[in-house]
Amino acid sequence: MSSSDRPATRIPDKPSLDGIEDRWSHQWASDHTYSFDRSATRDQVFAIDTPPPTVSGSLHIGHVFSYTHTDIIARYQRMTGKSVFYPIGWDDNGLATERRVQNYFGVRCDPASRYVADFEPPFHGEPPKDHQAIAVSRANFIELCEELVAQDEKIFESVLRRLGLSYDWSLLYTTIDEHSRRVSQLAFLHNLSRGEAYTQDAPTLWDVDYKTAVAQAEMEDREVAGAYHQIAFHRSDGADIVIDTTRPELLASCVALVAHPSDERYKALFGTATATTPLFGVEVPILAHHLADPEKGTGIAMICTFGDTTDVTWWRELNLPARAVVGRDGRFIADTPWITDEKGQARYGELAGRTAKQAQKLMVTMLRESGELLGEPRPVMHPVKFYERGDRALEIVSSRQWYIRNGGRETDLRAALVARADEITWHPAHMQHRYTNWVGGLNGDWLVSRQRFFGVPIPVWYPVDPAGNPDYDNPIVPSESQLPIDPSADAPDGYTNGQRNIPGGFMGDADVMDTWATSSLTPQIAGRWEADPDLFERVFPMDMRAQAHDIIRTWLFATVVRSHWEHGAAPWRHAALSGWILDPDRKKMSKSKGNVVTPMSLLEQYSTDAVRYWAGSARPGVDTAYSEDQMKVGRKLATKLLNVSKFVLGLGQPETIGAATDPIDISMLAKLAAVVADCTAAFEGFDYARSLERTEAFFWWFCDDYVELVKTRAYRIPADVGALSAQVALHAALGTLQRLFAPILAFTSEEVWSWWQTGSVHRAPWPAPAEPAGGDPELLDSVSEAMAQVRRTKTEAKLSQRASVDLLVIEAPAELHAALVAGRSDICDAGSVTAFELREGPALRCLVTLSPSPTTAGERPPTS
RNA sequence: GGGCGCAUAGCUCAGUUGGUUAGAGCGCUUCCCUUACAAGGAAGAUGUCGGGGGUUCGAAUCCCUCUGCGCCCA
Repeated sequence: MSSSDRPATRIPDKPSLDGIEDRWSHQWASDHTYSFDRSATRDQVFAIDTPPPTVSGSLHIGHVFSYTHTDIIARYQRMTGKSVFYPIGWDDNGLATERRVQNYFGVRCDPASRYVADFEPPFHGEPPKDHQAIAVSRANFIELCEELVAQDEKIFESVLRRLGLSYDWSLLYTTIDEHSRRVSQLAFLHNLSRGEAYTQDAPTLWDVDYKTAVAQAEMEDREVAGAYHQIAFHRSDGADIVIDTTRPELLASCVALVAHPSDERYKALFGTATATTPLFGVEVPILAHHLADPEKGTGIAMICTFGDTTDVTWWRELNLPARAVVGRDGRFIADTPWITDEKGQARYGELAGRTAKQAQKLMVTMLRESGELLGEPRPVMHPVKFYERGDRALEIVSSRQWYIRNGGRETDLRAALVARADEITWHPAHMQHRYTNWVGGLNGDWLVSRQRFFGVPIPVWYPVDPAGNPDYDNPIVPSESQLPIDPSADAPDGYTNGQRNIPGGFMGDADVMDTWATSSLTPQIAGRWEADPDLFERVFPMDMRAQAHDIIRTWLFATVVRSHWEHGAAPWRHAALSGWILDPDRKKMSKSKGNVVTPMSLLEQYSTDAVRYWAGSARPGVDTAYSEDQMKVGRKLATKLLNVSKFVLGLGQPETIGAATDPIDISMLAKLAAVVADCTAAFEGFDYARSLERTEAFFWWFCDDYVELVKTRAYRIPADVGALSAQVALHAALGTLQRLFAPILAFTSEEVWSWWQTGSVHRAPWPAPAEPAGGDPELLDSVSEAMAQVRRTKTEAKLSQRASVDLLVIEAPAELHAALVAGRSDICDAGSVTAFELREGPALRCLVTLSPSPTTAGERPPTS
């Protein structure tokens, strides 16, 4: 750039961070600074797969933290000349939104209700506690979902813009929009046609409150209080077999007793003997299985259909009948044909209709009365499976669901999916173990159907036979051009809606897909797979997936599964996992503890760049303490960048653009070149924090030592060769520093860049680590050390740094003399030194004679 | 019970293949209104590198073990 096309500098008198975010985010929007250039070929593109936040919640500091990390990488890549594909989406489909809609409007979805046009919900936020939710039709419910997510998404967008995330907002998608529904259904139909998706009636983890199936990945263990109950079963010879159970209420669904094959106590009974259940008199076999734990209770357990996942294994592997007693509403069902004993039927009659909790209480009473409860229940804390969003323990019910094969039931597929992870570079590397560990521990395929409403419908219908039974094994599928479809509203080709749910007609699948079944396709959704093949080819496989490490098992794994099936490839080259934000006491931040801080207030209080600095200081993947102190440091750094830029640019620009000539200046530039090389290497390894650390350390040295040292020379009027050299070096260093900081301090860098450059710093080239000819980075070390000693002498004398020095004698080894001679004039200027003398000595040591009262540094041992 | 990670100054953290006397910032103490910055600057003090054992000429770093903490899973 020649000096003629430089804009005149326009430096404010009092630079400030206030208002900087609004100014630049508007400028970036109107300049399309972050637009993806889709004419770029694949090798010039850096494509990022970003996590769409769940809009039904609120953005918290953890989002700010991890989203900033991704943005820092995006900004670096953009500066290296890449066309950065950096989309954002909103994850608005799914249960979280439904729950928020219910709570916000005071409604609930009832598919049997009729649609009401222009429906007005009873409330808009904060319905009273005693409000009974109003039943609304599925269509009305979905309308309300759409209304609320649109509202929530506006707020999200304003926060993310304020945070300075350099998305190309024209690439925005939402997981419920038409395009996403189409992609999601299309991918599902591909899975179906290739045999990767299937439907099956099987025991399913079930949340009785949400009335939906739950996938393995959404389930969690919680320690809850329970009690062991010793219950006596009876053998035909009159002897009792005592079992221990925490779920006596399931006694009616008992299908067998089981003990370990090597358990001497029960060995003789296996396969030959039977026992009858207490109260109900149902005869069940006594069987052996290695999962029975001889150490637990009495060593023999009752198998119920189904009390827990072990029951499911036993039921499957021992070929047992299903005798379910808990219905999908969590209440005991009425119909139990396997109980033939009259007394037993009467007893069961009392249980029917009750919840598990009520049934347990009643069951204990009945067992106590019959004398079949031995002793008293023994309280115990034990792990119980919950849906991660649920409040009541999961039940296992038998139901028809859709699954996508994910290796949970096939060794070869599992191995292939584990191997896919080797195609990805993990940051940090150890995160790959979590993936491998999770995939290795799967014990079933991916359940993708959910009995909910606000989601992408499973895009199939079923023929209904003349007897009125749907044929689940031969689903009717739409053509791809029809997508997206809603089988609850649309009729398949060759049918009319009048044939819905009648013999000889059809039935629409009522379920929607799991939210992960759609979000696992974010690369395909954002990259406009099938809709825009030219674009997709330029961005897929993507360069980078960014996400937090807790959803490796869900989002990351599911995305790999879909890509494996659809493209036979890993979806990205790099996976960057960010850590958690922890409380100062190192607990995970949580709402319940009341310690969640709203991001907007922090951005306002400390400035966005200060918060970005805090995020950028944390090493990739490392859990990090929430620290406003770090934000204060970031604010100080940003302010310093403003001030030093003002100072350097205020020196006046050198008339001619030459090279620095003074060895001092060349030394500084050589040091800076090493920093640039470090930062570049760090960023290539996705380690933004290391780059920041290197840049920051150099920057403070630059401000405190170098600028102080040369400023008198740079000010010299009229400018001589030395002044010009200093000015050239200062400007060069400033331009480099502003660009090194740009990925982190996005707003401040842009502000100071705008004072003297055209165009955005975020579109400027990342600095090249070109070493100036003949630069000796160590030359300045001796000079800095000498200056530090002079400053120390003044501080210890409790004098101002301006205090003048009559005589400065420097003792130093001969090899340092050249450096000190080169720095002599600058040292004298910066230290207000009148006379300067250089002597031979074993170590660098300054003897400082202050005026008017002389002092020497020789009174204490020199530090160097 | 399994997988992964963490433990370094009062606090938050660096410390890259083992290599002088272990670093930074915050905080603390002292001083300085100095013409880029007082929302600033100059300087100072502060460590059993979680405990124990081992390898090595040499260990915060490698190995073993114990303890404590966190996340994910069973």
